[in-house]
Amino acid sequence: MTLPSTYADRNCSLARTLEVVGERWTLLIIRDAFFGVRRFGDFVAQLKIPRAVLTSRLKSLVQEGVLVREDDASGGVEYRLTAKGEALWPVLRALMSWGDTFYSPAGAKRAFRHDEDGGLLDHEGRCQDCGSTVPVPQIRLEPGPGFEPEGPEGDAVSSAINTPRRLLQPITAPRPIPAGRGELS
Amino acid sequence: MTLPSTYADRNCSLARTLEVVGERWTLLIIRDAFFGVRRFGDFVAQLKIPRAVLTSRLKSLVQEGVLVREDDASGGVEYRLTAKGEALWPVLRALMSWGDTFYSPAGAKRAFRHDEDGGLLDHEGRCQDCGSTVPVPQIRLEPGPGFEPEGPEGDAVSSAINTPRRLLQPITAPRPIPAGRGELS
DNA sequence: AGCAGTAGTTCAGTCACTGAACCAGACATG
DNA sequence: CATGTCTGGTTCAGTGACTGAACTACTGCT
Repeated sequence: MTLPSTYADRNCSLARTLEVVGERWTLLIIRDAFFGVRRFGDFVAQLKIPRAVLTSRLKSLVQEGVLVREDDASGGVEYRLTAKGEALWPVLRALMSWGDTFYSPAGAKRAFRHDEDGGLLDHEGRCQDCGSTVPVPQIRLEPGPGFEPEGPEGDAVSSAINTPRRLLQPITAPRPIPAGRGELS
Repeated sequence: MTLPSTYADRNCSLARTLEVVGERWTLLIIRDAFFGVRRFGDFVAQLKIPRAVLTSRLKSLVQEGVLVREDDASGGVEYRLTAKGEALWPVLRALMSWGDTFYSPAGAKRAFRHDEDGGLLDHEGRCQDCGSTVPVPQIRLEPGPGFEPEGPEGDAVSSAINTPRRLLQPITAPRPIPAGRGELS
């Protein structure tokens, strides 16, 4: 967003935060990261974001410590949320919740559950069964009542995202597996 | 933000929400609205936003039902949050809270209290005294421990914002009062 | 060598934002 | 009525950001 970098109001943490996550695409990238997307190509496929923009956003998110970039076992590159990045979960939850409330008459497009006991989470992220605030890695994501199934052409990454699974759990798109890649022959 | 208007992922309420509040400046305008700013000129002065951009953002926020535009008693124009706009408070709180956590080592730049009983609000917006989730109009805003006072040149609108007061309470910048404007002679 | 997959870079075209100047209506004053 | 001020805008040239498509570079397989 780069409001002129010398914020008009340096007493506003909102402006400071928007410097980091307020640019176009940035929060969608972070959302995908929560949903398990880790690879450059998967972000491109899932978001249809121009590659140059993705490069730039990933770079600045890494610089800000929201993501880490690391080489994975198979020689590829992975982008993962740091603790600082995971701390953005309440932001995403609030944004999604507002959108569900005002733009999804049939109900939330995605539901979140406490994976340990199956309890639904309220919009403050609390488990309605056990009452605790559920840590991000224990949240299970699944299609909600307002979910609209897409055409049958869904790509691998999308359908992985739309299947019940825990947040942060890496999406393993069908990709040559380095160790045992011969299992299909 | 206008992601190509046909969202890559129409099942994401996040994308839908960002269509409405994701553009540059928009959330800062809404923050100011929560803090009591209502007039075109005050937004310009407080945010140092280009007037053309402000015009465009106000127009689309009104169109989306986040703000209402109405003529006030003295013939001026006022922009006010609707209920839909007030529902964005958790979003702002989450963004500010994240910024405070990671970019304000001396503590939150602004503190929020339950004006009825003086209790501090936690980052979920609950009063630590009475335990209730405090409705927006009952929240009192005041400088927090991380607040950095500005130079003495602070304009009227800023100093009003930085003085303890309730959210949504209109800022009355020193402005010719239609009835008795002669008080300075 | 040839091929495919991944993670980028480059580049022309378009669009949005910036900052400063200008405009118009309402009201007041002389 | 002419003048000035306040407010809420609009206009416009210059700059920067985003878009989409093509291209590059590195890796590993066959």
